[in-house]
Amino acid sequence: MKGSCSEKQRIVLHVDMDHFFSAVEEREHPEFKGKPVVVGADPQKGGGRGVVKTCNYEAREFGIHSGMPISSAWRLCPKAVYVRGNYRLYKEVSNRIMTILGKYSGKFQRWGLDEAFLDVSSDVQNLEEAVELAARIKHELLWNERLTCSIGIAPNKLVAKIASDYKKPDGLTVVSEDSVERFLAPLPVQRMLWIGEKTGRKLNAMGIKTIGDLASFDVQVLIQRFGVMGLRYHKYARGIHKAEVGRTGGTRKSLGHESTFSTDTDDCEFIFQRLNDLCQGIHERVVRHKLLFKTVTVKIRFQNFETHTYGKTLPLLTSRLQDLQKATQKLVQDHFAEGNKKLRLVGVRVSNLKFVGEQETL
DNA sequence: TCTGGGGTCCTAGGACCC
DNA sequence: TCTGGGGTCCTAGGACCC
Repeated sequence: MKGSCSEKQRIVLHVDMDHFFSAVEEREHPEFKGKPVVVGADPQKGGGRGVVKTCNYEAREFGIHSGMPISSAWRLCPKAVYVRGNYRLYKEVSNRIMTILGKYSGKFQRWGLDEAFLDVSSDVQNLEEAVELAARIKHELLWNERLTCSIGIAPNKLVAKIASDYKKPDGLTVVSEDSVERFLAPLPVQRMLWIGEKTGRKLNAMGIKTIGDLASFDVQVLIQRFGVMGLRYHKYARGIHKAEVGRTGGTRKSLGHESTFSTDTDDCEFIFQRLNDLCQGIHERVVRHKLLFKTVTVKIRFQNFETHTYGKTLPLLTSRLQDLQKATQKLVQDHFAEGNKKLRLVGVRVSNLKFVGEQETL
């Protein structure tokens, strides 16, 4: 029913840079042009342990995609250009892009290095003007940064995000309010935001293959099966999502580092050395951001990928390296002994953060 | 095929307080 | 002597996002 809602129709843009990291690499290295480019872990001639972060469309032709083990990528295309990635550069480029995007609307929200939402409801009169604005954004990004993006335009963030993914690269997809359900219905349910592999498989097993299937499914059964999330999935499937485009990024809730060993190990001295390095990195960031923390959590992953986290909340807020190291060591000692299964990864994270502004931290 | 590293949010049980 | 219900914090695990 149109006209039944008195609220002004929102117009939200989602801007998604096309294969951002590898696009920056291509731009910086003209000699990569036309070749498959893979950004990610060191493939070590097929023996590397990490994953692919991004790759360009030439690499995708070989079946390579982000998240894939780097060893598999190597098998599919050993001739590709493999780079570790220059994250400082990506961050700089990202900052310039976000500055450009921020000019187009006061209601702006960065999402990762290469995505952003813009609420342009107050900046344009209708969808046609929104399309013109999107075209101007694309043009400015290409002109200034020589990078392309894909843009989705829709009545809310959820649908805009799915729309930007609909046509890539260099795409522009518009979904008007009355076409939201028609647009979503035929898409596989896994394309819905917040429905990943696990939930997607459970839904498939219930006979739900498309977002349309989910939208018409008995909501009570979904609630029984997934709790409050079931209700949300049902709303999302009908394109209902009220979240505002945030002005600021919000405050940080936690901060951590983790590291995978190049070979699995049970050498305690080696493990504690790595933990200390992680603690030092975290401590530097804590001090730089003028934070105090109260909770320390360690993560250990065994050879067989079995993963545990153990945390301890300290009696007082602190930013001291020795407090972090002591808590970390205690937690790991309590849950890991030499001669046990070998470890693949260790991680440290601090949470329960407090910003202390100008105050001096020791 | 063999699975990174940065995060956020949700659940669920238990402790503890009023 | 036996009993309640709400609220908050802590801990561990899991799913999901980029």
